[in-house]
Amino acid sequence: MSKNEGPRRPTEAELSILDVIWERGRTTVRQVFLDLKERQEVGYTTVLKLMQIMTEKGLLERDTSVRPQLFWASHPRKQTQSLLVRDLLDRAFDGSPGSLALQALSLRKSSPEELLEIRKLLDRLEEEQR
Amino acid sequence: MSKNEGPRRPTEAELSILDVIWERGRTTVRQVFLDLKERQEVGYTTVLKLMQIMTEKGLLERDTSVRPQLFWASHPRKQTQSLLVRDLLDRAFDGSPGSLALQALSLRKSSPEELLEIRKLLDRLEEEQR
DNA sequence: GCGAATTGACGAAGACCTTCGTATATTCAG
DNA sequence: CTGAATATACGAAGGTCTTCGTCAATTCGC
Repeated sequence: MSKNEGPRRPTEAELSILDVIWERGRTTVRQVFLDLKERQEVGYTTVLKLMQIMTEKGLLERDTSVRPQLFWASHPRKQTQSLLVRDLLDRAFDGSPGSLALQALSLRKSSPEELLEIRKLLDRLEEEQR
Repeated sequence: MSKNEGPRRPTEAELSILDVIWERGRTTVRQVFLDLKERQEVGYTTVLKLMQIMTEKGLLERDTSVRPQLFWASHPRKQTQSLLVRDLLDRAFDGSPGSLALQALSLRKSSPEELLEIRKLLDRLEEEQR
């Protein structure tokens, strides 16, 4: 029995790396480092080390047969977001999705497209409730 | 210049304590301990120590003039939730509130009241966009 | 008042997170 | 081929989070 119980919640630094990788798809340490450096102070070996640990944890996969090695995310962005939302829901919103949604929407402006999509989702949800 | 830059994000254990305190209002370490123990394995001194640290951090306030001491939350639940949502937005949703709202709503069932409230918010938001 | 129970302060251990220096391996230009 | 640049591995330091044991202070029951 190992301690593999599905994907864990990425830490803060891990998430910023995932952000780059989700954007780029298969990519190298150097590329992640370059992208990241534009937003924050960070060293090359720091990024490397993190990506190695993330690979151990199962957050990333890599191909060691090429040089430089290629890394990619084990789980798609949506799935990880879903995990994070579920987590926040349980920890701070008493499990109430509506409450979280309200907070999110009133915090910042959304695009008209998104608002429309949410409206459609609401229609579907209310339909089910009947 | 101290490092007081407004309220910080509570950690996991801190949030579970805040949950109890938001529910109860002014309360004692023992009461928090008792409530918490129903959900998770936890020791009395552990809760005490956490609450002491949280007080130092400014997450809690306390009245030391009574015995046992009384603790209460420095910030209301909504405000902390708002902080957490903003945080998640920036870290994993590229700042898009609509995207987060969609995730939350499709994850679990919401009450009809909440759905209605969201619909009203949508109306208001779309009104503004004109 | 006195012993027992409760409360509170404190230090420290162990886990994890993050960063970085250094050593080794590989690749590339010339 | 050889030196320079790049890539990879690894260990360890410093920080925070979480838990807990211990001891002192206070309160309570009788």
